[in-house]
Amino acid sequence: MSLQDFTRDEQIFRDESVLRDSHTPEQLLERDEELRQYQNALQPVINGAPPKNIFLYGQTGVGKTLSTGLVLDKLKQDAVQYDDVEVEIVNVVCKSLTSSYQVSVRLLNELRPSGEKVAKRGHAAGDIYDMLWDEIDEINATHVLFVLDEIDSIGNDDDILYQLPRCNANGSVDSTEVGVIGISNDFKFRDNLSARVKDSLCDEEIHYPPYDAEELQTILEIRGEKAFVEGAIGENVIQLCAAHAARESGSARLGLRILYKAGDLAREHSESIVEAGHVRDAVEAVKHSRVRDELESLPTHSHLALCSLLKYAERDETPVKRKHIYDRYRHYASQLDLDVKTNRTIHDRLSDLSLKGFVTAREKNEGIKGGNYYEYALNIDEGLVRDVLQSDERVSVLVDG
DNA sequence: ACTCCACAGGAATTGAGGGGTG
DNA sequence: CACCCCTCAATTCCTGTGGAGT
Repeated sequence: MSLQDFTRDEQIFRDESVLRDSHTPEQLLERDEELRQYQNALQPVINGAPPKNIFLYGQTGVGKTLSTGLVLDKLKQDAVQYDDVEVEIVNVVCKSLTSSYQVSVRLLNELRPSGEKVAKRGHAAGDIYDMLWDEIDEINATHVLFVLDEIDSIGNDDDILYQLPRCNANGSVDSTEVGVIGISNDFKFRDNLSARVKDSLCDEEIHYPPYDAEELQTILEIRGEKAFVEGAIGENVIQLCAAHAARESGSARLGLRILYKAGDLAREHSESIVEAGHVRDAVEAVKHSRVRDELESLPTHSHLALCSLLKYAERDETPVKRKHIYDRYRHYASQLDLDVKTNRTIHDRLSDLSLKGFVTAREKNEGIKGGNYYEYALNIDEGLVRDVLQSDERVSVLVDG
């Protein structure tokens, strides 16, 4: 076949990078109150006093990380004029760090020059802390602020959040004042913290509520203006994006993604104006790709369980008892020559799928002759599941047959 | 009111994997 | 080399649970 000519697109975007996740705007809209609180909480640093510990919570895409960047930049900048205050910021994204141990290793390595990094495993927890305190003492500043973004990923193991804020008080560190800024996407995380941590960490709490439709509209308008050429945004497009993002999660990131995708679709069809129809398609596409990514990243045995459920769904036999799903799963696993995991494990996998919204679980109880059990059914498009399973090399054999 | 089915799901344990120090 | 440390999934163990049947 002969290739199509490359031609310059109908100009829709002026600068599409403004809509990408990686873009950092230089101002944060609709968050004046939170920024004011934030600055206020950091005031002691400028006064030369020990910093307060700050805890930020709110869902993804509501401006927590961005405001941290802005406020701390300003703090550093303004501290310059005072000779007796020097602020050092240590920023760590704790995503995928699942224990206090891992976080402390990360912090330590962040402070150490390359070549002197410490291994992720093998040391005793206490040794890591000792090394960390030494390293903090060495820092050439009066204040150091540790920003622990997405700290909720450490779950219940919150020892580091106890140790770090009180390393000054117990004399482990004395030449540098230490402050901790914790950022969490998960509101429940704060409640699950142990009492001793709540005591020390939560001097100051700043809550970031989801954006409402109106706020999102303002944000999208300003970004849209920069991203698109004049007149490329059709009627109601911004409102639709904002309304959808507000309904779904109140996340600015989601709104921007939808807007970007809508523009992308318009461009794909060589149209010069983004219309409401593009937004509708964009919403579907964004949702679809999110589900797909998550599905693909599941472990093989979850795929097998899903495959088992899919077979029942294809024959209209859902909802189906977990026991039956397991029986079929066992059959599949041995057919593929994989170790057959226990009932309990698959049970956990199914709960996980249900938690993520890919399947629905319904509790049934037939008393003395049936007892209490769960029935599962698919909650997403069969075609999508089949598609994803086919892309898993090991499982694909089962799907076609 | 009481029994009892058939699980659900929390907690503790195990064991392989990747790594440290002296 | 001997001995210790952290991690993570999987497994084993065990208590909890809601309502049909009696």
